[in-house]
Amino acid sequence: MHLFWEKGYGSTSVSDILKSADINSGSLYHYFPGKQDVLLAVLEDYQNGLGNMLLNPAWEGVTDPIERIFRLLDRYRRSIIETDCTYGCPIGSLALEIHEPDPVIREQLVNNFAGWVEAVEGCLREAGERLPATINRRELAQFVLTTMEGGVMLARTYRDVAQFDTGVRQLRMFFDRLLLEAATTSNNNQPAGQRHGEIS
Amino acid sequence: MHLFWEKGYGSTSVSDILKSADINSGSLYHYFPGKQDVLLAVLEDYQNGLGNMLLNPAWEGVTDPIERIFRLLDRYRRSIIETDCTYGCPIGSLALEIHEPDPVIREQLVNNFAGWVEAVEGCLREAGERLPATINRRELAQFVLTTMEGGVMLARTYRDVAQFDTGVRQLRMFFDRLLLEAATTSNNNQPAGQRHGEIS
DNA sequence: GTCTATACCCTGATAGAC
DNA sequence: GTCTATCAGGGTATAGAC
Repeated sequence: MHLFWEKGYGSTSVSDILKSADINSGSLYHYFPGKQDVLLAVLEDYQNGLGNMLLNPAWEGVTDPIERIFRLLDRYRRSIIETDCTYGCPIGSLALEIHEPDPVIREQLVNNFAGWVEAVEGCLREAGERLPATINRRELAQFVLTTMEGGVMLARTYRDVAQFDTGVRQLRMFFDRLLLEAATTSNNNQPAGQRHGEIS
Repeated sequence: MHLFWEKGYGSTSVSDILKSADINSGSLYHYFPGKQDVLLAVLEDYQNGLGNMLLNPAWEGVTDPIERIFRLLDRYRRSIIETDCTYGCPIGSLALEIHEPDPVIREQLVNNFAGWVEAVEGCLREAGERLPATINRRELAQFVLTTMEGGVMLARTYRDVAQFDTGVRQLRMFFDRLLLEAATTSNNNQPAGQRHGEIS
């Protein structure tokens, strides 16, 4: 997992894996038919670890669903900093590196993206009427993903977190306007006592 | 250029290039010190062709600066369709594929991104007071780039243009709100005769 | 400037003893 | 199940005739 993330799939040789795991060729090929199956196992691990490795740490002590989304993005920001701006989303990097992926690999990439989007979509649904009813929660969640992936890509290319921060800041502006819009509409249509959607 | 775009840098062998160009090894190495220098020349070509190959065709017959931005995005949509959803932005793909790029390569990647962003920034500046004064034009332009890159990545992974369309649709919603906001503010502060920023 | 032939290295994967 | 040794193939780059 670490090698694929750090060097990419193509640039990681089987012998790299053997050295890193301190095993011999025979052992690896006893458990895996080939290199690609190692990648598949790594992708499955990523998916299984989505909650424990990513979401839970990011959301610890944060209950506001909108804030949770930006905490998640901040998690990536920290990864960018910690890697001196060489961080790449493991899934996104693999998705772009592997030009003609085996169907089973592509399926796992999709599953990983889908799990991420669903988690964000859950936050948006939890936010309920704080967002305009006209906004499609699934699509907005996906938009958060594209912002993250694009920001990570630019930050690494420029070797500068500011590129990532810019994307997040623009996304925040979008959210601010959506929240304001919903709050205003709510003002007009509902008794004051039932209003939600105050903007932080 | 075509091979790097279609198969990626690492998966394109020098002999692939030789076959595709119908030349022999000696000829290539007479002009280029090595494979990496071919990549560098390709990146320079992309940058030099930004206007003629991408912007001019996308903007032909379109004068509205905001619409130009979405025409540019639509250009990518067409590329996605034409490639059966295997399209990848050549620059973005290379940026993510090459994990430890030579500084001169990375510089060229940055230049390409920067040129793209500057073009969009030009549109935003041309839009003038149709956008809120508080919005940073450069940062918003960069946000358009992240939307494009993220959308292209997802569309290819899912093999579905809808993933790209979703991103563009969300971006459009953001723009709609910015345009409305500027128009409303303009209403309050300016005589009616000077107003701009009608929303299409 | 272009040709052919090839050096040299590393790749993923395998064979068969233990 | 793990070991060592090795295979066949393709990688980039070079040499030297023409």
